[in-house]
Amino acid sequence: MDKYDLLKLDNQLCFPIYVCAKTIVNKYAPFLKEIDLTYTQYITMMVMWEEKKVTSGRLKQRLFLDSGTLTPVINRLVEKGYVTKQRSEEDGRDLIVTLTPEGDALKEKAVEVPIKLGSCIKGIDNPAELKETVCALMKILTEE
Amino acid sequence: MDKYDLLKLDNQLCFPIYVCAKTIVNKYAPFLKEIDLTYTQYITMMVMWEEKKVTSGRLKQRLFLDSGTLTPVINRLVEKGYVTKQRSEEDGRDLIVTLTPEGDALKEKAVEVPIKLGSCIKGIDNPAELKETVCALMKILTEE
DNA sequence: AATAAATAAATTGCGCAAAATTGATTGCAT
DNA sequence: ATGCAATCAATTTTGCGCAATTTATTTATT
Repeated sequence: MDKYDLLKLDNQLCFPIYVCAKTIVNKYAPFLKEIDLTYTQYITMMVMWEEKKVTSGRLKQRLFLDSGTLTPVINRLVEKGYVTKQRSEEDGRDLIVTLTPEGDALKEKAVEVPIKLGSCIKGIDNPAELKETVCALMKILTEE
Repeated sequence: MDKYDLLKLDNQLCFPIYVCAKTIVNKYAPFLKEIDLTYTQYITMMVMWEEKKVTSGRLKQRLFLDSGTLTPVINRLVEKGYVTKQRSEEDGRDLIVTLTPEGDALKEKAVEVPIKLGSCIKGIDNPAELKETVCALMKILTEE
């Protein structure tokens, strides 16, 4: 055990998480391509399907993204006709994002995505436990 | 349990992994900034500190990156004087990347990075077990 | 030897991702 | 009422990350 062991790739916790995240996002890509969404657009639409109408701030909070990422994502979803943007009447600084009927209809196609992905990750023994572990880690990392 | 539950953000496995990865990389950022490296440059240097001299193909294999990402990363490390590039004599298609003395010296400062990060992730109960879990997941996702 | 196939890095194009800056709007304290 | 700090989204800049294409080199086939 020399003093540089902490610098070995195999001894990192972050690196495998980083590789896992990229790999899973890549596994989504072909299925998302069928409905012409990127992964970031997809998770944004997930919030929209749940909440129908949200502020940009709410999206940032739920997706852990900042406006530099979110503004262009929302703009692309507007171009595709899935959401609309408008300023809040109560507070002109707030942006209100609203799901359109076209956006809501996309849900019918999107529902196939997690089903198709399921067969890609068949190798995982206990997905529920894994998810709990990861969510616990996320909580530790993001609160503070 | 309706048919759209699979589309809820809270029911995803990928999303928390994706957030964890970004969050940890962000926690590295201030410490890496002190030694003027990005995260990708840092993991590339990790391989260089271990192997001293590698082909670009070997880097791609270890880091799970493609040439579109790796070529500019290597070029920046060359600019900083930490590595040199040269073509292989045996096979002119191969690029050989070699650690310079300056690059090796950087290891002395870099060794502080994982130590400093340690206090950022104090909240994790069983890091060793977590690492095993994540590495097992990485294996499942990347082999195939 | 000539040509085709394979393999490797480099380039291009697009979309994140985050820090830093800008500019508009709000609300509070004089 | 007026100025000032806080709070937003939007913009800018830099750097991944990857698919698709291009270019250079090597290997295999005729």
